Amino acid sequence: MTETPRWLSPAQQNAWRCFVRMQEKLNGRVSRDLQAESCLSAADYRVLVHLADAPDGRMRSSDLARSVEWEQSRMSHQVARMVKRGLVCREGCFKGGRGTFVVITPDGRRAIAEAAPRHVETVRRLFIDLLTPDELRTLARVSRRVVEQLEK
Amino acid sequence: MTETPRWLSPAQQNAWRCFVRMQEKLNGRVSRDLQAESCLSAADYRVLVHLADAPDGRMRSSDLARSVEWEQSRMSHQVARMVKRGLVCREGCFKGGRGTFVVITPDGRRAIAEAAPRHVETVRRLFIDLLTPDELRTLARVSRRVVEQLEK
DNA sequence: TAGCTCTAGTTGTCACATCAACTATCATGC
DNA sequence: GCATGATAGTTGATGTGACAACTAGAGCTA
Repeated sequence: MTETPRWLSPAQQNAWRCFVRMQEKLNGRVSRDLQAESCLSAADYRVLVHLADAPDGRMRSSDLARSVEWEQSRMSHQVARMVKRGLVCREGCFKGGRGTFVVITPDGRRAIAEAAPRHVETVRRLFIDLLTPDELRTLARVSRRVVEQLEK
Repeated sequence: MTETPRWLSPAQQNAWRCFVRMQEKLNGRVSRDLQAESCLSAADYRVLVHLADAPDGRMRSSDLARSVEWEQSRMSHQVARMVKRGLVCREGCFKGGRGTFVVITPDGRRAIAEAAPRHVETVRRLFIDLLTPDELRTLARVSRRVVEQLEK
């Protein structure tokens, strides 16, 4: 019953390994740079970007989770840590008690405003500027295709 | 003193976001599938692949760390967890005490042998088979270039 | 109003990654 | 011998992620 597995060709295997290696190194480096320059983790950055964009810098926890594509529990833990560092705060919801708002604080705004330009510069230097427009287009196209398949 | 940051063009921003999103989803899914089908995490898998390839299934801890490109401490923690589950064991080194070997156990060999075909199939289904040979070549080329830049 | 289910959100547990601190062995030079 | 430094390896603290269990309000319906 065990079918012969369709192993990858050498070229495929090589491509996959290069790709995995690149992801690991790039993510590690981008996160480390961000952390070093702004004391924000990639997760912090992401949450702050979304909050700063929202009207009044506030979003319901579940909406926030949806928009960064995380599970609620992950968001809850993350927000708890960010509250402790004063980047955001929680606010009980309007009528009744069923909702929680997450609100960016002035410190949070300052942090993201300072971090953003350097972060963009890092992404440029370590990635974007190394690719031709054509390569970038290919990458975007492939990425969309893979994501689409994953969401099926 | 604050220079105008060179923000990304819409196309660049889009490409970067698609790419990041793809990585997250793909990694998450591949790891989850691996875990579900074989009770191995991506880290376990990686360690086992390298050990199974080594003569006698044994490597010095530091060599193992080097070959999977991890820090020693990460490897040490990982090996500790794997020892607890019986996938590998540690063996004091030959003369004197300065080294430690990590050795794959029969259970470890069984686990990796069972996991590999399904894992390859997953990688194929979710990634490799979705790309044309040309796209795959581009991806490999770009990955090598980015890694090279990171290692400078 | 009691009972049910849905959704929102929190919490605990464990796996994992990183960093700094620590121990132990080896190699060298005096 | 013994100081000194380099290398190998472990450990603990902390932040982070995934998952399951739990709490609690909202809406429905009998």
